[in-house]
Amino acid sequence: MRVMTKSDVRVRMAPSPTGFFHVGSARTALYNWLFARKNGGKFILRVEDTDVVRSSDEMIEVILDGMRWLGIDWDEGPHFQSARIATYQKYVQMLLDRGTAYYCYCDPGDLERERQSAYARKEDWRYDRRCLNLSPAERAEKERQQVPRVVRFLVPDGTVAYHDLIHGGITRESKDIEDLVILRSNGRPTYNLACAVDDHEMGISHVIRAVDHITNTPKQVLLFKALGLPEPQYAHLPLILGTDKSKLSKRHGAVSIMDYRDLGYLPEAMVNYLALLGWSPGDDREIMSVNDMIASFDLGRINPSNAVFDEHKLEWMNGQYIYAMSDEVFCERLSPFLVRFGLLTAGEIDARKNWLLKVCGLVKLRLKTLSDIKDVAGYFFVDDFEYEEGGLKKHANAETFEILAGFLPHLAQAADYTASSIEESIRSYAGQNDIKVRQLIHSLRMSVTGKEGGPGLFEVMELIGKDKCLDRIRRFTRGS
RNA sequence: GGCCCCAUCGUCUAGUGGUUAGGACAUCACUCUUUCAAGGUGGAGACACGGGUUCGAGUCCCGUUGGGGCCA
Repeated sequence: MRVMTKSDVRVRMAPSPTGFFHVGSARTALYNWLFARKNGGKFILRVEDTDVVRSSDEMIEVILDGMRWLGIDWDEGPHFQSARIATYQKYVQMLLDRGTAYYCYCDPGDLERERQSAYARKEDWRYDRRCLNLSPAERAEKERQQVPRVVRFLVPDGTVAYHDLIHGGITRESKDIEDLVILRSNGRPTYNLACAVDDHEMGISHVIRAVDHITNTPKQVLLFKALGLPEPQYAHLPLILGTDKSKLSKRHGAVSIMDYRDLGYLPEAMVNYLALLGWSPGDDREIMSVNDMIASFDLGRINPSNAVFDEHKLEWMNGQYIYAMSDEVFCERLSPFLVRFGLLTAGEIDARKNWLLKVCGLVKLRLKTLSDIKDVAGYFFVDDFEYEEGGLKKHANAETFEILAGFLPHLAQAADYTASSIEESIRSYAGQNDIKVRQLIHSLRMSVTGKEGGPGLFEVMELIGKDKCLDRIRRFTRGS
């Protein structure tokens, strides 16, 4: 019998608190989470806030809320880098002691100007190690004057190589890497140092992050080697692009997970869509449950090329999820939107539950997002809806008004106002008066809902109710 | 400017040397329906280019082009 060992897979998501939860970050979180769940490992949350000046509590909350909304749970954390400054300094000191790091007294502004002017001349620029070569006297003088100093990592000669789980072998010449700053003059670590230290201290086995960090990885590998620490494995995810093929950002419109929540997307649809943006299970499945995703997830099946975020497909998928929900669940999910749009109050939602359930049953199929309810079916809830222009052209004329006016008393006599009695009323009146049924139906739909299309008219009229229907028909024929 | 990554329909993708290059979204037509939507059926639509390697290349190698990213 085999001894059960707990998985040593430990992954993390390390957002920096920018104040919103980008869909790309969400996908990174999702892939890390799927990988952890697939392998029985741990998913850790770490906040990279060493660079952030302002208090980040709310900013972190945004990310945590987004994760909760998506149903991505974490096993450890969130750990805050800002609380671990002393740890980073300890590691920096180790590098200093080993002679693989050195103090640099250069003015950051000066360096930046040198860099910019080099770029302007279309030349490359790299720090020239001038402070590494300071004489003891020069160094002593800088110290005496208390010139602000940073710590730079002394990049060793040679080639850095590592194996990326998605991209394969990545190599970089260390002559192309400048001596990076690892500790700022204010005593705070820079990204690469803090990241490497934390990945080690937190026992991270696989670093799964976006490909815009792929150029940092050789630096981190070098740091691990200089510290004599084992390196984690790496997997760099492709980027999510906007329709113009550049990295998806705020200027592309909705890019925050919470924007999509507010737009009426379902978390399960979002997760499904994001899972398939860059990864595929290897067969033709599109709609997949989270469990299916976990069962099939494989880093090796991630497509290395960047992917355009296609809102059309997301919409389609969301519609699929909406339609698959029971009326009860749909009703529950829809409720906040009804309230927000002023369609119903919370009290009315409770009081008219059965009625609302029936409305839900009729409109569910027609919504792509929950917020569509306002435009697609607002007439169930409010009287002051707009009439569609095309329909007005077809039906707002004397002939139609006459037909409707003639039908009005007939409808008023309908004994019980149910879909079937309404249908009976419409069909009999049309038959007796030599009017096409469909003509009457279309005119009625326009007058009662303001729309040219929608759910079956008889059911719609039943749910709107007799009095309101009669009022709306009168109002329409009066042209007001 | 340097370095790195990427390259199959408009978009997301399957394909791991031999396929009529498959699926999904979007799109077009038809169908169903009181209408819209959904559904069903069908159509159009891709291997960036040029060299190799090989009996044979979307698949392997090199180059070009194009796109993207990073450079406290």
